[in-house]
Amino acid sequence: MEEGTSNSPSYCCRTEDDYGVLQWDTREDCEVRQILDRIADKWSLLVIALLDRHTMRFTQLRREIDGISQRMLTTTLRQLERDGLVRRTVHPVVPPRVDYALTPLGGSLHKTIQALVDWTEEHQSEIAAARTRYDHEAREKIN
Amino acid sequence: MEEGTSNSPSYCCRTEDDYGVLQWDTREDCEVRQILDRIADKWSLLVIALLDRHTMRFTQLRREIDGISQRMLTTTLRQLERDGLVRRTVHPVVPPRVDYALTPLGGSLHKTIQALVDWTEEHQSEIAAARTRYDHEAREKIN
DNA sequence: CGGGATCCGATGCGATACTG
DNA sequence: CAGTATCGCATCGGATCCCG
Repeated sequence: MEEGTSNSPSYCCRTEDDYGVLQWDTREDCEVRQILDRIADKWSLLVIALLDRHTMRFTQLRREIDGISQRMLTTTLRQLERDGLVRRTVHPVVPPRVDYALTPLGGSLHKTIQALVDWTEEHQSEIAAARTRYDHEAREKIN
Repeated sequence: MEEGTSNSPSYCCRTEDDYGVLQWDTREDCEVRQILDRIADKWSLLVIALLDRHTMRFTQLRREIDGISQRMLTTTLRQLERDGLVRRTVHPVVPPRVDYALTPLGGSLHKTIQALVDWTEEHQSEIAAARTRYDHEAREKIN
């Protein structure tokens, strides 16, 4: 395909039209877009990446994710639990003990998340170089 | 591995320690974290997903991404261009014509982005079900 | 058409204090 | 330990106007 035409796919949900051709649903309130916003969230991504095969406690997660506030960790974990990606286990002991782990659904998501993290690690030097080049050229245009 | 210990991996950059064991860099200002924040951004994700094999013009992108403002599209495209993921081509014609396309680097990222979108499409019903269940149980606890 | 500049409101998010 | 609740600001991002 060369250049996009008026009936080219647009974001975000792919559906088939009457002729069986893949089209995209452009609605902003599309469910897939909402889920993507949640998953591609700054903190959610890190939590899911971290929980791989680990059962972790609240404070432990907080220590591992530098810069996250207690409030945001709570919020993020609740949303992930609501979405069925994380399982929260409360142990009736004193002091309280709460464990977090990926559900099977969360585990399947972890694979693609990890692929994204891996890609970033592999290409970080290229991106850094591109940024340096861009900033350099931008500076030249001023002078 | 059972439960995380004090030397379990923590976010975000994996590096090897003196013994060659994979460790994670926990610094908040870690480069990988910054890149992830940029890529996993709401609009960046959509732009990259859309630009697959397409060369698209500004207005076209704007139409396809429902809900994006002109300002955010400009900002997003500039950042992606700076990161070397998108190539911006200005045609010296009147009226002006500017094309956007993925660079090879952006193309390699597209694969993992698309995997994330695909995952979301495949599992959206499971997530919707989990949300309904969660909200239902939360409502019961109140009563 | 493809933006840049400015204004300004929503809300994301941190800091702090309190609790079972 | 693992939260909840409240406050307050700072950043994100939309609306609008202007321009080559």
